[in-house]
Amino acid sequence: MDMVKIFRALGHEVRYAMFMQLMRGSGATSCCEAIGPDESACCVVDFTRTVPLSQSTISHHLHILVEAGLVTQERRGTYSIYAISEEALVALQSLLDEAKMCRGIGATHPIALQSDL
Amino acid sequence: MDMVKIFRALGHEVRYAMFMQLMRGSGATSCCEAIGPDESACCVVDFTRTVPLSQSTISHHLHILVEAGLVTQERRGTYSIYAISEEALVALQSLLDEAKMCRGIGATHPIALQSDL
DNA sequence: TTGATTCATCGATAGTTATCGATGGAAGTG
DNA sequence: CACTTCCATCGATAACTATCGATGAATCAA
Repeated sequence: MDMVKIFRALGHEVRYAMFMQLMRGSGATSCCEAIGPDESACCVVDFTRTVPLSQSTISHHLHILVEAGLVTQERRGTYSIYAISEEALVALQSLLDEAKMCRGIGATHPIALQSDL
Repeated sequence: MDMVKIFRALGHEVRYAMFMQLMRGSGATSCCEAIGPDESACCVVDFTRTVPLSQSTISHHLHILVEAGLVTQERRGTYSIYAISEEALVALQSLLDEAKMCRGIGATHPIALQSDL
């Protein structure tokens, strides 16, 4: 997991918004009949209805999210189905845990810092 | 806390590396006598010894980290002391917790107690 | 087959960011 | 005071990114 790639992908208003849209899980409101109502996924057309950008630009941003490992892509007929990749969430959590360890926060009692001897 | 700003700040190899250097806490190895050995902080000169860029560029990147709220800055004599801001770590954890709620994932690490910090 | 829909890719351009060297301010030293 | 060190800011340029419209591939429907 390339952390910088992940951060760069989320460091854009539109991509962050699309990531959040997927997070909220828009299966029920999707225009795509290939997506179940319980499913947390979107097709490109779904995004064209919430993002005020051209379809080609939206596809471009989705590609960047996929490349970063934040989002998965799957073909269903003519549709491209995008969904959150849990792998990236785990990677982010690992980084934060490491941060907390270094900073000595997050536990009931502060953990000793490496230079705290 | 502007999440996009935070991600954009960390979405650069150099800034990510500098953030990590602060996270590891380089007080003991700092060239700056104004930084205690137990302290988790760096001055600009410390970064010029690990980052292969000009001093002006390094100052620029530090400014972006400060602007994002990821890092704090403090003057001590002629030195500018930079350190991790815990506020940003809290914001990141909140986002991840929200994500986990949406996705129905539990805390996977012992330190990640949902709303600690 | 013809036509419609979904979507990725290409080429061009506008906009943003990274980088440097130069400069000067601020603060400590002799 | 003069001198040095630390560092932020400025102006310029190179490098990268976002955006669009056009195009065509793939799939499905009539």
